[in-house]
Amino acid sequence: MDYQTAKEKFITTWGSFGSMWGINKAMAQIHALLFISPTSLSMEEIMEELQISRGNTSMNLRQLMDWGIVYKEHKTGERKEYFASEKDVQELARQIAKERSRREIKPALRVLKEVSTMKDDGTTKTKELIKQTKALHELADTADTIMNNIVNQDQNWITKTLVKLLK
Amino acid sequence: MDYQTAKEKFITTWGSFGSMWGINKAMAQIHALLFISPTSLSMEEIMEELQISRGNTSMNLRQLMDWGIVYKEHKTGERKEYFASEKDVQELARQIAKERSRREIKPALRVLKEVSTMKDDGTTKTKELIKQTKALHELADTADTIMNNIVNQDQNWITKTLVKLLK
DNA sequence: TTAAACTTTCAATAATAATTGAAATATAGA
DNA sequence: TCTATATTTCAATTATTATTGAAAGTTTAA
Repeated sequence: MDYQTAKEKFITTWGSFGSMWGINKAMAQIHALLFISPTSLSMEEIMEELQISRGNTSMNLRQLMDWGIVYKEHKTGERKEYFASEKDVQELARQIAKERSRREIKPALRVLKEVSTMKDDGTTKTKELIKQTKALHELADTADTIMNNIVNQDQNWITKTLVKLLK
Repeated sequence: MDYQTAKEKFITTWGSFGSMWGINKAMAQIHALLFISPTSLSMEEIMEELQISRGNTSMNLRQLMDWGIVYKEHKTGERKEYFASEKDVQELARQIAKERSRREIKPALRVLKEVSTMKDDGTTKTKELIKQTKALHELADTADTIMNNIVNQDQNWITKTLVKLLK
């Protein structure tokens, strides 16, 4: 497989993989492109490479920066802005886990808490609602805790330990 | 908060939570409804409760059954089919993790493997592509392993241990 | 075997989400 | 300040995905 083919394969795959997780194709592809690029790229270069419009590029770069996984770089003597991805996968995972927790898990936990602590009126259906939402809250809370902690381990010794333990 | 409000809140929240994860609203809402229902429900009842069409209900029930988290039930002396959700959250998590791994993670791993083992032509960009996809493959593989194992623990002792260890 | 009760399928339609492109805005150097 | 260069915004458009509903298919019991 030559470079061009491999690169396109990775970018395309990453793009459709993103869609499965509620991330739009352009955003995922821009990230993929920057992730494997040895140098930072200008907006022009990104547009050209992925064949997408200026507006699209600008909006999705912003989102990637909001997620904290893409950074702006200024080259001295250059007017243009350049963009680079977080290259360390450990840090990438940490950042994504953190943001997903903040944006998605935490709000869901709040609702589960609210519903599961409603007043029990004694009916079967209320009891079931409370029981099930409580169980779900507990599970989600545990999963969130584990995820964030694993991903935040300093030198990921725990990950290595776990893998050995579980494999 | 009264039963009706709490129920609607849960179903609505679960619905939009689903959308964030590439699961359509109707599918997530049907699951939510069955998950908190003390009894199994017929298609009519689901349609009525969620105000969705017969076709939509049928298709999404099928998908939920494909995911292995909703089951058909036959009541004796009844012509209609009834549907019930997996009620045990541990089993629910196990099933979802298993399916996501099979449908999403594994195919992505295959591509990452393929790209990261391409022939190194010595150029900087090829080296970077190989290095980054290799790192991503390793991370995703580890995450997948940990996830599946944790969720598959017999009595979830390890989860409890981990929570204590990490909290 | 027939017919009623029920479920599935799928082309058409509706709803939602992504993308474009040009105008508005910002910025840095002359 | 002025101008050229670069970026952002956002209404309009296009693409994608979900939903409907009626026809076709299936099942069961008389």
